[in-house]
Amino acid sequence: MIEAQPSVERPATIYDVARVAGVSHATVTRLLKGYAGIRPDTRDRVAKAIRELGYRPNLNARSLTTGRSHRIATLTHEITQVGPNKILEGANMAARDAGYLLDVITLDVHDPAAIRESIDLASQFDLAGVLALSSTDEVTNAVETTTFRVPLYLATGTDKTPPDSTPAGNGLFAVLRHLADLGHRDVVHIAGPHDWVGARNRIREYEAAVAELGLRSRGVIHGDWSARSGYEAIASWPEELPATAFVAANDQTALGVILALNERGYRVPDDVSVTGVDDIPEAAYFSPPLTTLRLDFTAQGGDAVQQLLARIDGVAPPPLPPRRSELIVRRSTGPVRPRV
Amino acid sequence: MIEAQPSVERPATIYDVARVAGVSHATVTRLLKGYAGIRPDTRDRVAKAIRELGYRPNLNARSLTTGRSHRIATLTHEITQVGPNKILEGANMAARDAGYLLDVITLDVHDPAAIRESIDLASQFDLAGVLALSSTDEVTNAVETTTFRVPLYLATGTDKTPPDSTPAGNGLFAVLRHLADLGHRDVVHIAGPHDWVGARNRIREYEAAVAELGLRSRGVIHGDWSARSGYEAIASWPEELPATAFVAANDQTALGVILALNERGYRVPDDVSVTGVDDIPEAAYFSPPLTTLRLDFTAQGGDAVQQLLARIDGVAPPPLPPRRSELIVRRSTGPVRPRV
DNA sequence: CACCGCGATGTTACCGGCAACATCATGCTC
DNA sequence: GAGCATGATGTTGCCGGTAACATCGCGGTG
Repeated sequence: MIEAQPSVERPATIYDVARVAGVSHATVTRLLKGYAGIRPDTRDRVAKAIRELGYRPNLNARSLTTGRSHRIATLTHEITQVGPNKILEGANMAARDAGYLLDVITLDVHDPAAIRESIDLASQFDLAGVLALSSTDEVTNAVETTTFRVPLYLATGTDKTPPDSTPAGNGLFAVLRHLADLGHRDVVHIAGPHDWVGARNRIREYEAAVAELGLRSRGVIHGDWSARSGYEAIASWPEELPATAFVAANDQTALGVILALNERGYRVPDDVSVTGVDDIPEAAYFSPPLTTLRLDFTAQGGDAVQQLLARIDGVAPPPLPPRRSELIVRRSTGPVRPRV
Repeated sequence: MIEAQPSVERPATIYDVARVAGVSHATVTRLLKGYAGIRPDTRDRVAKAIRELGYRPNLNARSLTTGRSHRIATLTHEITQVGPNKILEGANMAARDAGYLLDVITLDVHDPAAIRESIDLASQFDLAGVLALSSTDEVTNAVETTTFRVPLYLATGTDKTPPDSTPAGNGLFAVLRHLADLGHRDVVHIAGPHDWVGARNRIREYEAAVAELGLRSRGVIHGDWSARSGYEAIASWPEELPATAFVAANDQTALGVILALNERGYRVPDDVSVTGVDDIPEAAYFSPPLTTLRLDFTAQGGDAVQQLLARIDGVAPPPLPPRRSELIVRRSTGPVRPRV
């Protein structure tokens, strides 16, 4: 279970390399920086020395002089949630590809003091930039009121789409059209927390789609993304359920909705339909398997890193690709039929 | 969605502080290091200057001289899995409490070359230590064959418990005793991948418990922790199911098992019982809610950091606390009854 | 053949801390 | 009251890089 590791000899520096190669350390630096004007034989000697000594630049020392590091502090939170988690994973990959390392700082959303403290800690390090992956207003707020000395990219919302780039038929619209196609007219939305940008966006999408498709919204209930909140939304509904379709803001919530519906004697999808958002791996194995909207969080994380890197390099940021989503139809939705 | 941030003035250094306070920079350092022999009035002046300038030590420069940094590279993988994810979260918190930052490096378990590359990248940075949270043999292997120049702590297995510290009644034993109490005799284990230490441990626990409780194991099927693998294990069972209880290696697998059982016409828990491990938040909202074994991954992550920190500081590592687990009984298990 | 220009390489200073050593002003001893 | 130990603070060099500037040697030119 435990492996100790004897500390071996100190790592080689450019001075070691220079000595072995019989040149000055500046020549070593030049080679490392890709300077062209080095004579081939000199170049070879230095390259050989680097190889022999297993030289690795000390990135710490480098960033001390250049004032630029290759670390990106990533502020995130709720990484047990699928969205933030996958976004982070995507960001991690994109950063690594660019030779950057992510310092992941997980914030406690509900503790503003802790958020400050974490941001403070991060700013002591020599950072190339700060990537704030904020999904909630509190965090967004904390970030916006902080002055960083380095480039910052604040990505808010787990699925915020600029209105103009949301083709009808994308996002929740696809879900509601699917339900409308099945004959549903009365729908309920079990939303996420109101302080999550993503939750508000989904509500907007939901309401826009309802209006456009001529459906009737029988309620928007705020949950907290959890299965529990989905369960309670349905279980505590005071009277008979007014809708035949329940649009949950994410898959976990949908899971809770299904359980509560079962307990109230409704069969899914025979009596009512339920949909989720995210397409978590488990969604295909719910009972019944869940109709849901697949989002590409990983790409979002990668995009965010690209934006930040552009900012760090002082170049024009690449255009944000449109968010793609895909309706996955499974067995939790079915044609509406007269209530018994 | 996007917030630019103008680069403001450069951060203050000890020299700035010294100038403002009218002392030498060494005095500033002394204050920072908690040196006692500074005259109160001098101390006050320096402290005041630090406050006014908003001075923050440049940790990069510090570690360049001390040769010690406050970064820990954390090698992990599959962070979408609940176990690794929560372990990481716990490690993160423990590290932050100790003033360390984690560089999280997510490895692709199935790509040895990428593992090497990632480890290589990490070793360019000035690290205080390496925390390898490895759950699979491939990663363990890659780590073990790498020479780090810094302290390493390799934590293998998501729930490996030294045999002597596993009181009977803990771990899967509790699950199987629960099933035995309900009258079950024939059980099947849907295990994790064979190259995960944690999966092998659970198999051992399962087999030991079966033997001790006088049950009969009707099979151990290797899955891959996913709901899909649980589903397929049951769906593809060639003949009539030989058992009345199915012990899944984790909750996701159990979810798939339940769906497959439903589809084969078995009702849970009326006809057969199903159990999981982990107690993911959703488990309480499966249909039916899942009887499972709750593990404290967060604590495991924290413990791992403690072990590494002890190593970094060159002191004796604190004893590893025993792993706690707790049986959570819900509605996926019930008394055995004669098959119809 | 002395001079100039330029390419190749060496020298030096600096980034922001830390620590060893130097210095200076006390107060105490004898 | 001189000598000295001691406490408080200043000076210097170094960590491992980078970059500006200096130098050196060579070939071409008038």
